[in-house]
Amino acid sequence: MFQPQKTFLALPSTKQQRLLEAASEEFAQAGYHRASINRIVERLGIAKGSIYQYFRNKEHLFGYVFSYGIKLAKQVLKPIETTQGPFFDKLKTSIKAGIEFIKKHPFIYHIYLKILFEEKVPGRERFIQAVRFYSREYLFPLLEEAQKKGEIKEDIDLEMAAFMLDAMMDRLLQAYVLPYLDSIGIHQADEKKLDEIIDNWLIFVKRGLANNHFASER
Amino acid sequence: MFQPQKTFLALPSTKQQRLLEAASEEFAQAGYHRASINRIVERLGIAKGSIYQYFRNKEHLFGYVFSYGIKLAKQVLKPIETTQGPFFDKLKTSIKAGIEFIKKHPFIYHIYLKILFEEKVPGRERFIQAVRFYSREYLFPLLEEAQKKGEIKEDIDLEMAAFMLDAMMDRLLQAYVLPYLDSIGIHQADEKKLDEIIDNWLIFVKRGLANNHFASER
DNA sequence: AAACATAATGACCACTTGGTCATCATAATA
DNA sequence: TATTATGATGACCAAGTGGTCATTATGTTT
Repeated sequence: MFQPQKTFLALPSTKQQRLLEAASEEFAQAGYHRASINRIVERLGIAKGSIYQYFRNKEHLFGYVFSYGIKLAKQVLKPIETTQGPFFDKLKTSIKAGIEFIKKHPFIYHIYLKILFEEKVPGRERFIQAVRFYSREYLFPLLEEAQKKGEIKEDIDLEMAAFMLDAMMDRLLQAYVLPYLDSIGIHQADEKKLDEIIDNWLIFVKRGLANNHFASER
Repeated sequence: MFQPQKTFLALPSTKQQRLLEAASEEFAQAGYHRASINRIVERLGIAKGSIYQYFRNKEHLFGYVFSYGIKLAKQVLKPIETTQGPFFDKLKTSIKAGIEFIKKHPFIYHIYLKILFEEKVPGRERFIQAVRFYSREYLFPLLEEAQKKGEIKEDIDLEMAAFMLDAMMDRLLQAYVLPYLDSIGIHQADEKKLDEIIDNWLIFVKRGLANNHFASER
């Protein structure tokens, strides 16, 4: 699904990379529909026809960009998933991994933001689900495990907890990127400030989730 | 700012309303940039030139629609703000008011969603801030008051709390509207189910905010 | 009824869009 | 060197965009 043409795969990988980068940037700036093939080829200094020799059409180009994004996202999440340790440490690791991802691949993250509520974007739901495949596939098992271990209260509704954790983490990342969503000073915060904020957030979360006799603050 | 022309204001108010409705629908479906004046006038059965007799241009038309949206939002929030009672009751009232608003004005809410991350939308930030002027202007004072009254732990970072409450409420509303964001069965839930979910959420929130000797569950 | 003011109209404009395809350049094969 | 296959090219297309404006239609005053 959304395969490039053989022509593209035969290209030197540096040129493939350059094209991927240029396309990402355009989609990140404009979303799917407003993105302009004209601008992409202009930026690359290639003929318009060429891009249609590489990809069947705009859909396939976008599809390729975003499956690349999914690959990157999975690379980031895989190691966390298999990590052992306390649940709340994993939460912290996850959100920091999110920040790292954004720093490394800002265009990909912006594409995600842009298409969140955009309509008729090819493969959108698949993309959204993959980028924050936290919500059920990732967070929920972690919560279950933590509950079994007694890290989390027994009567907590894990489905609700996963939903809310996802909502909060998502917003934290958004505020890291977009100043007008930030009211806690997280926007482009440095390592130190970031740790401070996340720890502060974890206290907020723990008091809602942690067993009183298990992990209490003070 | 973003005033319609006198011509529009001279129109019979039913026609004004019809135009407002048609424009809202189009902007809700397509966001700002992809919205088409052609489709709007087609839907209304009026000539294209007419709309430019009513509004200077697309920007002003959109500006008028969204200031109308702000007016509606303020109408909903005003009464809650002045209500007396426990903080967590107010929270519940607020989110239910949010749901009611969405039910009554689905287009306006969809416009908000569509332009959240859209670029170069005239007046976007003002709109976003107004629709969920929760975050600082609304939630924070409520939290402060609640803290003074002893409803909320003294050492809670209110700024953080407001930020997270806003994030969770926002997501709840989004999931109410969009099935693919829903993992807790809130999507278009009926009154009863809704109450159940909100109460469940409040438990989650309280255990993070409520004083132990003040409001404890069981 | 005549004169004037205002509103509605839609053909038209310049521009941008995604996409096509005959043509040309390049490279590999014979 | 001659032949064949493949890649790159950009003029071109139909469709859609926001916006204009001379003209027509509709009321309102004299």
